[in-house]
Amino acid sequence: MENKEIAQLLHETADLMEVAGEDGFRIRSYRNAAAVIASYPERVADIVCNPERKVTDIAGIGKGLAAVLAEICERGSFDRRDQMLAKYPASALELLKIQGLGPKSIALLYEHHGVRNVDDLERLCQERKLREMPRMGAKLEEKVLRSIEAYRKSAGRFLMSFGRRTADELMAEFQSLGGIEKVEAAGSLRRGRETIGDLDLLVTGPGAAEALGRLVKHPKAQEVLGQGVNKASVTFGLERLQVDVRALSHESFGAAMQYFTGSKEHNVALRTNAIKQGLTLNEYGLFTLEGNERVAGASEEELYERLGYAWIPPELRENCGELEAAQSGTLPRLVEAGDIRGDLHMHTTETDGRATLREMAEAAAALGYEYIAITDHSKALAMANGLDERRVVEFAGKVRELNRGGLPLHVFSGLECDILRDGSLDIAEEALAELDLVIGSVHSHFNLEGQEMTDRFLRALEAPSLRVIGHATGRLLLQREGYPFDFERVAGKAAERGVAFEINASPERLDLPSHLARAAKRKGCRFAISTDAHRPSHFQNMRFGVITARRGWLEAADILNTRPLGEFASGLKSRKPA
DNA sequence: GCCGTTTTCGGCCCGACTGTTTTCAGTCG
Repeated sequence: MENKEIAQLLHETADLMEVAGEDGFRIRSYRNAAAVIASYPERVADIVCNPERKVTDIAGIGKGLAAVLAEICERGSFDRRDQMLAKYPASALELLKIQGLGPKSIALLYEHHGVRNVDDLERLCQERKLREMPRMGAKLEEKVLRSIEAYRKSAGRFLMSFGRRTADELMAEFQSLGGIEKVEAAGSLRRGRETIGDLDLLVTGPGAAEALGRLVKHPKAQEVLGQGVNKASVTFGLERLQVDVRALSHESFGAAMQYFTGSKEHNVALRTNAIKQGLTLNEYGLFTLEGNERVAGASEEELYERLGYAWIPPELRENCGELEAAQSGTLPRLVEAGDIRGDLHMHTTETDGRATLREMAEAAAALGYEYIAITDHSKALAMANGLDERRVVEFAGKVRELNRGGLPLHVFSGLECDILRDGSLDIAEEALAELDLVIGSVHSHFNLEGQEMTDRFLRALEAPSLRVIGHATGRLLLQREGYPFDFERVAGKAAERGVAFEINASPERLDLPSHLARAAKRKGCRFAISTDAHRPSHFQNMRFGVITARRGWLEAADILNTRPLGEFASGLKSRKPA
């Protein structure tokens, strides 16, 4: 039993215990243990089985959970989980993902109406019976129906970060087989879409056929959907991500990469254009219509070139102007990971981060950054122990002190300051003025009407110290849509005020979305790509932010944290006046 | 459930909002 599987059992049981109304602290212990085990460097099952080791040495595992772990390793489940599953169906767990319903309501709906899953819940709402329940009404009913729709839309999709991890894992295994010339991910992962539906891997070389065999026999392969000479397809891992692997000949690798990278719209436009030139394009190559003679196919570059285009970065292949730009030689020179010189949004143990100021600074320095901004939460986020005015001023002092300590990079003092309901900032201007970089973020009152939310941003943009708008749309991928507001107006004012938009690189946010980044650039806005790291390992998410920026057609010059330290620092001081 | 106790029981994050109620339970972050 792998750590991840154990963690999932504990999580699922904790959820059921919550529905059953059990003690919250006990539930928290289960969740905590699940998190600890999921990220534990050793196989916990091995420790459980080893009489010379004590599983209780792991922080968060005591006597009770040690017994649970032993039972899990022995028979794949445990007593309390079985009890819970006897009481509530496992399908009830998906109900917890519906916004507006918590464990109490789910238990009530199950007991009174036998609601076992999302379909049952939807029916109940449509029959207008939810509103008859105590403390529930028409508004909740509408909210639940909206949430069900969003939930359905996200079903079967996965975060880009998850796709990337799975792809890297499989690609490394295929490489180790030997006889593999190339193995690459195509599809929406290569285009950098924020979520993916499946994973397409393309392999070439004499060992390609063996890669197909490796996939279908993989211990994490749940179900083999198909297996032929050129293609194998499985559902992979507990998450059941569909993975397709295709074995290809050397001379058609480029054509296949192009074909399977898509997007469909981009490919249709490209093929239509090929026909106009007397050529036909498919996954095996580019051929003449007359005579079916191969003219290109081994590389994407020669393929695009033969059709009269510059090679188009995958992130742009959405048929949104990239073909025209590639024809006229006006493609942007997209920002690259190597252009990034600093990270401008992160948290420390001052609030809800897991590492100290110094630990974060040293970890960032190890990545080669020239500078970072530490931007902990403000006091409105009480649950994160946010900073009030006094602590903000103290914090600025701490950072000045830290910079005197011979660090190999510069630390800017910052704050992720809440934008309150009325658009005012959570911290008084005199305190903010002590800081180098103030990010304004919305963390509350997500359900305002569009007009009110727009006004809220417009007022926030008046604040003299504000430099960056954090995760502007508030979306959480596969969980929550962003709140509505007039982005064009807000972007216009941000450009006018010299306030940048953050591209939050956290894989569950990727906010701004790329299409809004592109719109904001047209308005003259600048950007900051930041990880919102809560621990050093989160710095690795920068790549996802860069990909999102690339999908928004952004170049290094559009992005503040590609600037050398001196230029960046003077930019902070000399923001355009109102 | 776990943890840390000046050691075996008490603390563990809790304030704000919402939709409902007629004084507040449940949800959220």
